[in-house]
Amino acid sequence: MQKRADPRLLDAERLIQERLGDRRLDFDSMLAVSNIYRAATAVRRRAEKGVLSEFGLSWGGFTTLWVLWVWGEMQTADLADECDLSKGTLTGVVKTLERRGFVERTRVESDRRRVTVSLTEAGLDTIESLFPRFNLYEGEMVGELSTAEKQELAELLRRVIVTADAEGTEGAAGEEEKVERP
Amino acid sequence: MQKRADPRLLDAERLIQERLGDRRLDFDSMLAVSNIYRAATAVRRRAEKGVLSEFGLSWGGFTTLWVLWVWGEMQTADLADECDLSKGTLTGVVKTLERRGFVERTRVESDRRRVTVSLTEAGLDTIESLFPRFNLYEGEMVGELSTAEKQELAELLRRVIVTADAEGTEGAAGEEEKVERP
DNA sequence: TAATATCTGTTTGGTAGCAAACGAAATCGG
DNA sequence: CCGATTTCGTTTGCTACCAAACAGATATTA
Repeated sequence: MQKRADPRLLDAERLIQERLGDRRLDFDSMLAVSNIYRAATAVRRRAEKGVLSEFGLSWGGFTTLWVLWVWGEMQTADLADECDLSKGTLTGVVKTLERRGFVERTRVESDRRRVTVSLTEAGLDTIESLFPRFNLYEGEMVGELSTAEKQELAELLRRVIVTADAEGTEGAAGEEEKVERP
Repeated sequence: MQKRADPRLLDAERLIQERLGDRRLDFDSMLAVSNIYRAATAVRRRAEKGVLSEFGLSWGGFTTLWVLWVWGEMQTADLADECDLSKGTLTGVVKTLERRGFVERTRVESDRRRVTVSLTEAGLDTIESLFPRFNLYEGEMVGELSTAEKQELAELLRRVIVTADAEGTEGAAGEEEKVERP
């Protein structure tokens, strides 16, 4: 882990090692985490500028449409959960999709607090013609990787997701855990 | 705490395969790409709720501080580039950091269109005490991976980044390429 | 059944993010 | 020099995103 010039690093990464080389740092973790973030940004940006822009959709809008397509009509809370968005954010995304005519809301009669969201005809047409193209785009994004490497990548990330999503808060930043009723 | 075997991720993925199984789709690419995004979201959220919240910093704010720490005083355009943000976004982030007292702007005398940004004393103190803790946090996020796996992950992502960042636009969505002067 | 607690989606206030329009400053062409 | 063009950073208009406050509906319980 010395500051040997590793040809596999990006230029920026090499420069960082130069600048920080003296400190005792966990470079492997740092590079893994920051590359996760950079890759996600790059992939999202590319999608929004390419395929998605033709349909007037953001990444979040696409995800929502896709979830509704796969799962069918859903209640707001479940939809938010599945899309990995806060419920407040989902309200906004659905509002935009509704304005564009892709989805519609329905109050649940048996429990009038609840609202379900479902695809409209136009929304269905859109996601059905969009998804195959989006999938092609995904293939391009990881086009440099072999099938085995794609699977390896997915698996490694899966483990990171599980760790990061875990409720527990052990670690550098101490916090409270479970809260009993007051 | 010991649900080591991927609890629900795989379930969700399997359900998707069930629902979409008939279509000819590139599942390996789909899972790789969507896991990149989910991992990035999870990691960012966790950081902002944990370490970063104690310092009142967002992910973007932290990145900016960090870049200034590593690179030193920089011009706005270079800073935006290094932080992987549009220049418009950077103006906002710097504005927030300035309000918090972490950075300061300086007009360049030799070319008065330009502005440089640098850390204040407080900004320097902050990043110096924050970064080691952030690095620990990074270690936790990929704590389930061995060193070799972290490096493998970083390398696979590096190849995705290069592909996604590439200027070329060959692919499903056709666009224009280079533009000569009109 | 009436007071209270809980659950649901929405609203609010703040930051982040982008593209495109903008205005000021520098540079280029004559 | 002077006008046109280019190059800066900022502003604008929109979407997204979150946490927390909120209001309406349902559950609970005394």
